Amino acid sequence: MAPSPTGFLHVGTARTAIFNFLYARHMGGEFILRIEDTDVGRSEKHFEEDIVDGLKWLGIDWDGEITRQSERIDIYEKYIKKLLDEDKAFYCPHSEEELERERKSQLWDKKSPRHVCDARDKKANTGLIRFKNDAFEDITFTDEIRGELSFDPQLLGDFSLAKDLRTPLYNFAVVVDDATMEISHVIRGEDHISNTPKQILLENALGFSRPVFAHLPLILGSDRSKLSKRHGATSLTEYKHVGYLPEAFFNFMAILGWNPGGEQEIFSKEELIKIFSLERVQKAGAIFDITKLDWMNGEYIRGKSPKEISECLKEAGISFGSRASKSEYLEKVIVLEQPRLKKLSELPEKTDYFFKEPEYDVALLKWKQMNNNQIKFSLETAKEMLQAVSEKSFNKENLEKMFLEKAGKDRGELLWPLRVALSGKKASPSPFEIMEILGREESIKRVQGAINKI
RNA sequence: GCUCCUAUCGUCUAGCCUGGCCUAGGACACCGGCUUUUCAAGCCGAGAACCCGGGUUCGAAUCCCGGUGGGAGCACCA
Repeated sequence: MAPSPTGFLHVGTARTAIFNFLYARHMGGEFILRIEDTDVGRSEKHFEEDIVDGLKWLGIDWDGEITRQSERIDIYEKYIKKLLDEDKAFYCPHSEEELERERKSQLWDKKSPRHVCDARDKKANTGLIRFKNDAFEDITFTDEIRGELSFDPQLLGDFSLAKDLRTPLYNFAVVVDDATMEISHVIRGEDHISNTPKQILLENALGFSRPVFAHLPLILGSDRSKLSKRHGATSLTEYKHVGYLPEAFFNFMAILGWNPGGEQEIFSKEELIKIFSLERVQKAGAIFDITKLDWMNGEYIRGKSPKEISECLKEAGISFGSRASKSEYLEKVIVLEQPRLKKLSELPEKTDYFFKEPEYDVALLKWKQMNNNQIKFSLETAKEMLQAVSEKSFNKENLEKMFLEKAGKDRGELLWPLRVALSGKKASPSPFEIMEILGREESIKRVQGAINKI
C-alpha cells in the first residue's frame, strides 16, 4: 500500500488499501505502508497523519514501520548512478520549452506524444535523467484481474526517471522500492495500468524480479468519471465526521468492485479476510452509490449497543453541545433513535427534545380536523391520566396499555397532540417511549406547556 | 489524436471460463400493501437489465467476428 501524501486520504486510495489489506491478510503475508512523498517531502506532515488516522479508523493495520520515499533518497541515488554508469540512462539537455514544442507538434501530427532524445549518446552531465529506451518488442505481463496485457514500448519514448541524482520521479522510485522492499504483489488502481510497462522496462534494466500486478477497477462518480472532489466528499475524514461507522464503510468498499458470489452482503472484516480473492474482483469501474452506503451504515448502527454508539459519536467528533448529560440517559435516547438512523450526525437534531424544551408551532398539535377545544380537551385528558400514574409504574408498557384503553377508535385524537407536546416534532418515536425516558414530572410539564400554548 | 481497459435492472452485482437447470437471481433505490397516532424499523408485493449487428449451434447472457458506447493513461505529479 503506497498512498501519496499530496492530499487527504482519498476514498479511492482507501479502497485500494482495503483490497491490499484483505489480500495480504488472506494470504497470510505482510502488508506494509509506504508513503510516496518524493515531491512533497516532510513539509506536508499533516497529510501523512491524515492517511494514518484514516487507515487506523478503518481498522487496517500494517506490518513494520512506515517507510517514506523522502527518507530513501540515498537508495534511489545508488540505482540511478548504476543506470547512468551502465549507459542505460542519460542526461537530456533539452529545455522544457523545447519539449513542449515537440509535444505539440506530435499531437498535431496525430501521433502519441513522446520524447526520443537525439542527445541520448552525447553524454551530457546536466538536465533531466531519462531512460534510454531501446525496447522494440511488445511488453507483455499478466494482470491478476485482467489477464494478459501487452504494450508497444516504442510509444513510451525515452521516459523520465529523475530530475537529478537526488530527486527521483515516481516510476523510478516505485520500481526501486518494490525491489528493495521485496514487494511480491502490486495491487493498485486501474489508472496505473499504463505505468506498468515503464516499470517493467526499469525492472529488467536493473535486474530486478517482476512482482505480480493487479489493477483494480476505478471508483466512479455518478457521471461515470473517476471519483473526484466535484462529486462531493472524497476524503475519508469527511465520512468519519458525518457519522459513518468504520465497519460499514469498510464493508461497503470491500463489496464495491468485488463480491464473493453468494447473496450475503454484510460481512465482518474477519469474514472478508477469509473469503477474499483477487479472481473475483470486477473488471469494470463501479459508481460510488452513497444511498447504499447509507443503508449499510443503518444496518451497522442497528447492530451496535448504545454504549458502542456513544463511543463512535465521540470518535466522529459529534457532540450534543452544552446539552450533554449523563451517559446513561444518552444511551436510552440512542436506543430509541437507532432504527431511524442512517448517519450518526443525524442524532443531535433528531433527539434535541430530550435535552431541552421542544419548540414547535401550535398548529402542529392538530390531528386531522380537530379544533382547538378538542385539542385542549385531549391534552387535559392526557395530563389527568399521567397525574394518576405513580412514579413507580411510569413505564412505557403501563402507559401504552392505559392510553390505548382510553383512546377512542381514532387513536390519533389522543396520541398525536400528546406526542407533539412531548417532542415538538412531526416525526418521532411513540409518546410512551419518550415519556419513559423524560419521566413523569417532565412529561406532565410538557403537556401542560402545550395546553398553555393554545 | 494515440495507447490501453471495459460493457447484465437507475445503482452495486450473481450467472459467462465448463452453452440447455435463465421465464436472467440477489441487494440498494423507487412504487404499492400490511403494521401503525407520526416517522422509521420489520414483513409482503410490483416494476425494472443481458449495448448493437452478424456468425457457430438443435439451443447463446454464456463461444467467435465486427461495430458502438463508457472509462483511464499519454508530465521535470504521484
